[in-house]
Amino acid sequence: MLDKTFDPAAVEPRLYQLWEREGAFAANPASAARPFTIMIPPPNVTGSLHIGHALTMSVQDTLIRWRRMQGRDALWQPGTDHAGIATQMVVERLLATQGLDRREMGREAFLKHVWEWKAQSGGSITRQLRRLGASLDWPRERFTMDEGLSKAVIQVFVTLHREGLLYRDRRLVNWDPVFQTAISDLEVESREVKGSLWHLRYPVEGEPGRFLVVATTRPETMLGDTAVAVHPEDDRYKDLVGRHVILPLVGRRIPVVADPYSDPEKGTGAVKITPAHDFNDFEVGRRHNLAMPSVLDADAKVILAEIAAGLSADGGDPDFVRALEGVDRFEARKRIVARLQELELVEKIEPHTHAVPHGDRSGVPIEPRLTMQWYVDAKTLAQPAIRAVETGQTVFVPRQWENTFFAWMRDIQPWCVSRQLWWGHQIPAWYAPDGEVFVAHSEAEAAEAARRKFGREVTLVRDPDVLDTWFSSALWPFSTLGWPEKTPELAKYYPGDVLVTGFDIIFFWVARMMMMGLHFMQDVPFRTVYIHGLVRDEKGQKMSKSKGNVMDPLELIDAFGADAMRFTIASLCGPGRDVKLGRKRVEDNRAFVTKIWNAARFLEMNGISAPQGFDPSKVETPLARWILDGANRAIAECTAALEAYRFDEYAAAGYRFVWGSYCDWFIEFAKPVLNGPDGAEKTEVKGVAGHVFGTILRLLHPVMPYVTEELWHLFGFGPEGSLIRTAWPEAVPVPEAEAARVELDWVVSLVSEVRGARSEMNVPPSVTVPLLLQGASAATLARADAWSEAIRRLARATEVRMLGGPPPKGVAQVVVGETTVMLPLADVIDLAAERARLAKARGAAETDAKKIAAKLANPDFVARAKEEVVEENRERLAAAEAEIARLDAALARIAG
RNA sequence: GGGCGCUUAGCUCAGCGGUAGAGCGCCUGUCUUACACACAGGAUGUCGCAGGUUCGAUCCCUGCAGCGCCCACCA
Repeated sequence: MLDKTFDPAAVEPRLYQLWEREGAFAANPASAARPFTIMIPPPNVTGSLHIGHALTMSVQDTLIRWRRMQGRDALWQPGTDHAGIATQMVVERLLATQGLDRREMGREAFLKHVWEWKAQSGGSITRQLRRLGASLDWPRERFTMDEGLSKAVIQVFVTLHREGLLYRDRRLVNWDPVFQTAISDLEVESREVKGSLWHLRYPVEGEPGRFLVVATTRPETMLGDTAVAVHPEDDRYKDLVGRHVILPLVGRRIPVVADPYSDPEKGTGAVKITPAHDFNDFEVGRRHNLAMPSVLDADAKVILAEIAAGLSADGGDPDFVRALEGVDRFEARKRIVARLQELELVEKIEPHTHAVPHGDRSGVPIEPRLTMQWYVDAKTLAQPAIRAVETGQTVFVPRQWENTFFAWMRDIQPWCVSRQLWWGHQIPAWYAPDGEVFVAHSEAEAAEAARRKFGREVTLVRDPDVLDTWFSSALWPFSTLGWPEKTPELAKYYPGDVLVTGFDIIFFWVARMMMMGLHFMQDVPFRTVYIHGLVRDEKGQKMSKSKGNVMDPLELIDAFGADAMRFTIASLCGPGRDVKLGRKRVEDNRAFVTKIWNAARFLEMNGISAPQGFDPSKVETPLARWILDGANRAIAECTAALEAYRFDEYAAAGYRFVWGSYCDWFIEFAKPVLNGPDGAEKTEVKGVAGHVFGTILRLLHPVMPYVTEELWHLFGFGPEGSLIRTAWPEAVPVPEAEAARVELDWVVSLVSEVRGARSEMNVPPSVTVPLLLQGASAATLARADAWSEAIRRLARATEVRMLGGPPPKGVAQVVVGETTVMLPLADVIDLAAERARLAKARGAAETDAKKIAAKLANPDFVARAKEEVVEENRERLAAAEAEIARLDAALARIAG
């Protein structure tokens, strides 16, 4: 006997182990089956499973299980990402608690710590993925820094370099002063900051008492100013162009240049130019051949080396400036402003709110810094990727995300890929003492190249920098399959079928996989990109620790089971929508899991299990035909929904069929048969009950793997194998399905109408009365007779028969099709209430009829609307009018 | 500043050219031998606003408003 309720905590680990033991998740490159590939977006090794993972992984698992059941050779490729900055940060913090500092211990020792840490806690995310039920092909698990993937990274780096698509350049980068590394544009986020706009007076050379006033939000960078720019058309400053001003404090002469970058509307229209600390100024500096002295170091502290020579007491204050050496940028700002105020060189200070770029991980303002870095020529690599989406080789779902993709790709900037970190793929570049660079697969290869170049042995030093984490992630779709080796996996599983991810990493990851995949594999990395929303709380707010609204998927699984959580996620996963997840919803959906469980208990109680030799195409009872027809439709709906990535519709279709058809009606209709005598009918009903239950388990397995697999085994389905490897259901031809549908639909409406009338009349369930049919056709009478037992049970009737003679006094009446059904309830009901009820029904029918009649009275409608629409309206009008007539008759009977 | 999306029942959302739907919540009954994580019944909407196209608009077009997001922006 099945337990009273399903116990996920006991069942889930057992089944997961069973699947793993059976090798149920394994792809088979040797099989002839058509592949279906999903590459997991590799979670950070530092990570633990959060609700966003639960969403994306549930979706992927649903897809992979479904396709696997369809007979595809499904590969869901697992793995994790080394996550450069994030991991280094975590380990550094850990070491700090032990009083250790990476700089003191050195690179090698630090990396040893990171690897140790990874060995200890790196597996937690993969253990947590198992709890979700994720059917990943674990033996194929990869790590972005394992040997094979590192080889791929070097191969790509060297190749791109040889092709001129990867190069070193000295230009401004986004510098994160906390992590002391360059970061890419994507790792920078704008934050609104309330600051000030300082208007500074720069004395005009040779014209004592005249000042050129510049407005700035960053007075501390003035030390590095090498010009002031004004707009060529700006009459206010025309006479100053070509002349010089004296940079206060520093005492350096700097030119006034005319440059269209200067906006007369902004600030004072004159803008100080600090080429080494501002992206726009850098461009201006290039155009005017300006010097580009850096005045802030890697810590964002003042450094004077590059301007020391220009310090002058004539118009400057060298002692003050020298004292700034090593001072933090914000402290320097305060001091410089204070000093300029003393010198009466501050015209005014306005409050000013503006967007300031911050490091997305460090949270501090980034500092544009002039450094030598490695860049990928993204512009060139982007072109084939853009074309691939334009031509539909890769399709985004929902489609609108293609616009986002195009917008970014068409304006893509060089990708800075070097990072001044230790944890990551060290750049395969070696420098000779003269600075000559040798990019090679190995030190030996670099040394060989150097020997050829110099004609002798030279000492090479490897570039200490590592690559952006996304550089290796970009290769994920092929590096995990063994590239650059020509493996059977690579041949079979590339390109992948679908990539599932959130819109937040379209740029970071999707775009870059497209670029690298097309360049190195000459084909897109995936045919479809399914973009889902973000998980938010039930009020639609982003989940965050500070708001305290974070939901822990593992806690939800503990509380309600993985199936309930997965089903909830699927049901909320509509197109282009964020997923607003509340704890209550998961709890509600646990009821659905329980509903399935209880249906199973009912079957068990009636001795129903997996039917042997049951042939759905040969059933004879209308009940069997009807439920099989319903199952066919559910199969079609679920399949279509999954094909369209409509997880919400898939969940809804499954729910509707199980709860609304199988449980609410089929089981109820089956009860009289099951309680009745043994025979052909009973055998068939038991058979179809078991058969359709099996269909339900198969249909729901992709989203609710555990409860379905458990019941599959308990009911003896598929003795040869687990549900996970069972075929996805397909529609079977059902004989005379239409007739069965008409018949059962009639019974359902009869029962519903009678229940409605009884309920509205407040007839207690304990009161049972005969149902007297008036005006029933022969077919209806036959149905009433055939289904009398079910009708009696469901509509609380003593009998169902033709009204013989005049109607009794005090009846409640309902109209079902051509028949008026009378319930003799003289003692129980209030006649006035019954009259009101009938009048209301008549009113509804009349409103309906009037609307349709008006439409049909419009000659334009009849002339221009489609023929079948007109015809349909005529039929509806006739039906409404007939119903009004019957209700009128019913009212007349009561009046009399 | 540029772009995208959303606005439908109290809540969360489907629908997107021809009778406004679901789940939850609410109200009324019921422990009816699978299930109270349940059963039965009921109420609830000028489908954001204003125009237009159409025989017909929640659905298509235009404008407006509100909300959300992405990109750009340190004068």
